[in-house]
Amino acid sequence: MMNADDPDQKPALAAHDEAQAGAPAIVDVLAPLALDMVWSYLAPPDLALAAGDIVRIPFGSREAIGVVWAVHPPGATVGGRKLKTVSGRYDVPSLPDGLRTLLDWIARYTLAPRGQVLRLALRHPEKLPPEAPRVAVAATGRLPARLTPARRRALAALDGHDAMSRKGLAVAAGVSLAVINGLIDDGSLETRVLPDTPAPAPDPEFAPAALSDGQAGAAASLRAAVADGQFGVTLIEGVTGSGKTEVFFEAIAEALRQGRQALVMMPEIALTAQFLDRFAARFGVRPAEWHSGVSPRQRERIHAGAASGEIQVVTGARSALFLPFSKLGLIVVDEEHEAAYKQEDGVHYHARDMAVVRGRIERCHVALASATPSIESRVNAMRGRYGHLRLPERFGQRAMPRLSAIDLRKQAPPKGRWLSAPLVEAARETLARDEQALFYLNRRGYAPLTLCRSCGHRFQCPNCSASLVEHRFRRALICHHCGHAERRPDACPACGEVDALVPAGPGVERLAEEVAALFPGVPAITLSSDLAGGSERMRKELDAVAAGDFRIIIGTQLVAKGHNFPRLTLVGVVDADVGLATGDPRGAERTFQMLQQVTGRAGRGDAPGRAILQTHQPEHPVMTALLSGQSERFYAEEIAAREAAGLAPFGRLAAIIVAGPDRQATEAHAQALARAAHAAPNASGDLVVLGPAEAPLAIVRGMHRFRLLIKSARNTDLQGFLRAVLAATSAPAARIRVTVDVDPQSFF
DNA sequence: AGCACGCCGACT
DNA sequence: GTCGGCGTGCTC
Repeated sequence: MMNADDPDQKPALAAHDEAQAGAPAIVDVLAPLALDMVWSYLAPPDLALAAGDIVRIPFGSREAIGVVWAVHPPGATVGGRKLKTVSGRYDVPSLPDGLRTLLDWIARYTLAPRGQVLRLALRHPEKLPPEAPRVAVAATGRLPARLTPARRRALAALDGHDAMSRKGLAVAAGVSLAVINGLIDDGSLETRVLPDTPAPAPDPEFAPAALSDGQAGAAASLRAAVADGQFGVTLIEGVTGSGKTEVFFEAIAEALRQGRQALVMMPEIALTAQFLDRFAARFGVRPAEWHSGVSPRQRERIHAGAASGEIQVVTGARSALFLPFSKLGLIVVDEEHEAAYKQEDGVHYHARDMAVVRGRIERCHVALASATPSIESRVNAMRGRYGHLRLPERFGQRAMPRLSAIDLRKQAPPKGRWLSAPLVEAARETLARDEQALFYLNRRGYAPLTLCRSCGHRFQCPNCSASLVEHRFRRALICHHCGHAERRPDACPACGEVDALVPAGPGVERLAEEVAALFPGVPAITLSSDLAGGSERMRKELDAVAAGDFRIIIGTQLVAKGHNFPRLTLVGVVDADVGLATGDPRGAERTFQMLQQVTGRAGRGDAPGRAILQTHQPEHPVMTALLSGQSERFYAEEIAAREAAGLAPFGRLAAIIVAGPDRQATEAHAQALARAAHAAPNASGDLVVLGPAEAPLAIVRGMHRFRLLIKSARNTDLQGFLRAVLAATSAPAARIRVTVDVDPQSFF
């Protein structure tokens, strides 16, 4: 961390730039603070400042960092104010024009102060100790005064080598670094500074994959789009194993041939490891990796490399979008439907959408890849705004699983149980073949609801009125919304009746009990985010599952992606209806995506697997689409349903209320939106509220279901505001979420 | 976002 | 009598 008060921490400032004649130039500087405005400064006479330069400025009583956002034409004056002078410029890459344009755009679009958006792109230019030059040691031919056994081994290990790195030699000789250093001091070894070899570049011709006809066609089309060098978006749709990655690798290869950079965005870093290996197999080297876990030194290198163009391919989480690429030629957004692309604190943005915006700014192609695209990307493809490439078949992989449904209205499990007879039978067959079965239930804990048998009391969270979920393992009632936890009492808090509390409905813990009773002695494991022991333990257990140590897996959505379970041939969806009737406008879409993903995990090399959906509504579009394998149909029906509900199919933003200092404008804005909301009384969507609370209530009253994004002005009584919103609507508190996503193209 | 200034309650 | 709580305002 940089500390402005500590002079030793001050970064190197470029001091001797060409002096400029005449009056000092005036520059506008944006500071990475939650402020929207720029501040004017005089440029020091010996610094030729340009837009994008990163500078230090005196700011109030302290020094601050900032970025030159604009340079005034010579001779300009600013408001007759006496201006302070920029203190100096950091010797780090400037923010390129395209990136600054993107940041301005995002600020306008998300209603965030520009300074706050700037923080996304500005890593503190820390004064890292200068990079140690890479040194190697070579023998001088002189023997040391004292030739100890360790020294003898070290010199022997070096024999036949021209030079070796100190560490390499130490390892090769089985001695410590101290021995090597001793030999250097004694004059038996000399150090040589190795030339700074640039990291090997990915080679577009290294190992092109053999593509099927369908893949080759898609790859050619995408290559052409990249070669074209213009902005455009392509949706690549194809199930797992259909070759999406191979296809966009060819697009990356094309960008490299054009001498341009490529950015591959991933929803989470946990999934990147295997991607890096596949990339290396195709291009000869791994791409640069960018995410929150990367070391400061590495960050600095990637920053510099992205700006200079030396680093050609970066893969990373959503923050990689804000790297200072100088010649971006392609952005790939993998798993574009993933909710992880949405940032929900600070600046609220959807990285997939912002990738499209950056592509437009940089005039480069953007490829969105998914097996189950988001509705908005599908709509954009349908309307011809995005290109659409489909990769229908699985290529050289296992076949798609056979899907079937069990109608729970006709084949209900016994009371207090959740697995129907046909599903249990299917699992028995699977186990008899020495294969694995997965019971999927997206409900953590023991029971989603706890009721009093005597008075009907339902345990609710005191903060958000959501039902408290019983976690038997942790012996607690927990709110999955806010994290509130309390002990499960013995007596009903409402009527005092003892031993009258009953769990209602299943969670994975309860399902595990049933599985243990049905399949005694069969090794089973329950995987949910409640698993104690953190990510390390999770990794271990997943490896154990992959190795076949467990025959039955009971899991939440956590098992839907990532790890390949080669012996898994049966996926039983215990309650396919979870998530359909929650009032979430995206419920059906999310359920479809999740079920498509989790059922797709069944099957192995030699045989297709089976997936069984237990459902109360086999006629639901989600189920019929899954069963028929026609996602097309689901998307069409879902889009129609959203249109019928008065929702833009691609976004859910219902209102933006900017309650700024101009109260009159705020109220006029709010009234216009309230009129619109009342004209469509079933409107649902996102509500963006900025600032004080009174005005938004008029709009909230016109809505039934909504999500809420609150960007509160300081000192706003948020709790009080939420209570007022709840009083004004019929929306349950559990439905209030912080979110914003709108198709950015609607703003173009 | 920081940071200073300022105005009221409990302490050496 | 001051130390320090945080509410308000300002930063070229």
